[in-house]
Amino acid sequence: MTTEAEIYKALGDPIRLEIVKRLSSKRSCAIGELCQDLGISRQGARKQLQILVNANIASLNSVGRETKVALDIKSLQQAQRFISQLEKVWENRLLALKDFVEVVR
Amino acid sequence: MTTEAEIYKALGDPIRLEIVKRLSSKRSCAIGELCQDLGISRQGARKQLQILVNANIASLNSVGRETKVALDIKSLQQAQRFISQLEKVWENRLLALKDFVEVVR
DNA sequence: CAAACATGCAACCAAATGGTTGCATGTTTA
DNA sequence: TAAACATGCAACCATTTGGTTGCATGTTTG
Repeated sequence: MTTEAEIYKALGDPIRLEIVKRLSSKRSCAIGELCQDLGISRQGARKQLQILVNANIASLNSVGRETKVALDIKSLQQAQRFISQLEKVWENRLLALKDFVEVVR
Repeated sequence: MTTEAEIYKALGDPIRLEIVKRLSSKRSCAIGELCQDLGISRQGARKQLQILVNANIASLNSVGRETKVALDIKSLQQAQRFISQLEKVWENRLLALKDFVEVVR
């Protein structure tokens, strides 16, 4: 399992977020290509990628001398559920406040 | 401004996430109460709270000798938008795959 | 087969993080 | 007013993080 905090932590770095964005527009991609032009070394980027894999946000699949990377949507859905719950709570409060204001005036 | 990565980073710690959960069920709360029973010292928890404040996830308001904490929904909405975009991309892919499978068989 | 390619693994390092303690300061309350 | 309360600030520490480099290994390709 992956905890909510682990998922957010994995997304909480500009380079890792960039990797996720690239993956989201590429479906599947070799590590080498994915890790190019991120401003850090290949091995540095590879370590960041591994963090996404550990958080179940990306998954790896070895094909010949390449390793393909793909996005794993389950964790992201889990993260979104949490945030939208918070939003719902907030929305209810705003509605409650609006009611209150209308009663008072 | 707060970058996406900063928001996720702020949510990416179990104690900070617990603080956010408490805030979401309490509307507004004094620092002291909010930081109780988190398993770390008051000052430790206060530092974690400050990280949420810096990420514009929580806001502070001083009243007498207390400081009230409240949730700030804007950043959370921003975070959610990003995740739901990713989900949308994924959903489209699944649909495309389904079409493909149906054509082939 | 040799060279080029795609990648992995490990050691290393500076900086950031997550926590602590001690003490100072303003605010209620008995 | 003195004690209790709510909080802030700063120094300090161990661990994690984010990055590097060097080298090893399996895979294509000319």
